[in-house]
Amino acid sequence: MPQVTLSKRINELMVLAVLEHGPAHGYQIALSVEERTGGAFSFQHGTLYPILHRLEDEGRVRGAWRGEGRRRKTYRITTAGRAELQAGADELERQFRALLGLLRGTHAA
Amino acid sequence: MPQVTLSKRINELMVLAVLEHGPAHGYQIALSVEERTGGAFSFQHGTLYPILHRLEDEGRVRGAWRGEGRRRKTYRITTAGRAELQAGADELERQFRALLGLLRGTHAA
DNA sequence: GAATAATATATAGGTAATCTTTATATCGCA
DNA sequence: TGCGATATAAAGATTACCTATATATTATTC
Repeated sequence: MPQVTLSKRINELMVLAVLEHGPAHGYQIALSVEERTGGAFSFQHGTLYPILHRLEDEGRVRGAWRGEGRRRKTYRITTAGRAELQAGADELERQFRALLGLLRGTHAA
Repeated sequence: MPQVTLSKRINELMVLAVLEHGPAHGYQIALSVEERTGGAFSFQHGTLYPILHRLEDEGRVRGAWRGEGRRRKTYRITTAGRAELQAGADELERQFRALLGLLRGTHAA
């Protein structure tokens, strides 16, 4: 059984959460995460784009190139991605509560 | 500016939190984390011991070998470690709230 | 008394994710 | 026309975690 790690999952969930709000391309997603977390989280583009490619390969988002001029790839969340966002957020919240309980010394029942 | 990552920091803070409760050796720390997070978090010992060594090198915990028989290294949290636990827990809680706000679509003010 | 399981620590080596850097290209503004 | 912002991609370095192994003691069970 692997140890619980959060970063990878968190990054993916943040991307899905932004797309749940509406379609966006990579650059917009990065800005949106920073803005909507009050600067608490951010993406280096060297991190973000591989994540988008991974999510697309696995069918959790769908990307489409936008026609003329500057190349932009607009991503949409899929049904599978939406389901994962829901489940992932629930699981993450459960873990956070357990973690904060430990850190605060008030481990809940 | 590096992207915000949580795992490394979380692992260290969990160790410090257990030691804030009282001195313990590595094996006890691993058990305690699992028990006090209801199984939500666990340590592989290949992960835990390097973390303990790092924390000791950096003065956030102090380790002492317990004399005869089975070798055991008992760790205590230092003043510096205690300060970091406090600050780290505050920071982490702030990040969690921001993250959950994003994931839930209810980004707070 | 011998075998086995649990306790206890350590480290080497592989994998995977992130970070840094670089490359490419368009658009708006001065 | 040059610069900064927008936009995507990928190569290479770093780092952390996971797996596996090694070693040794104590307790249990047969």
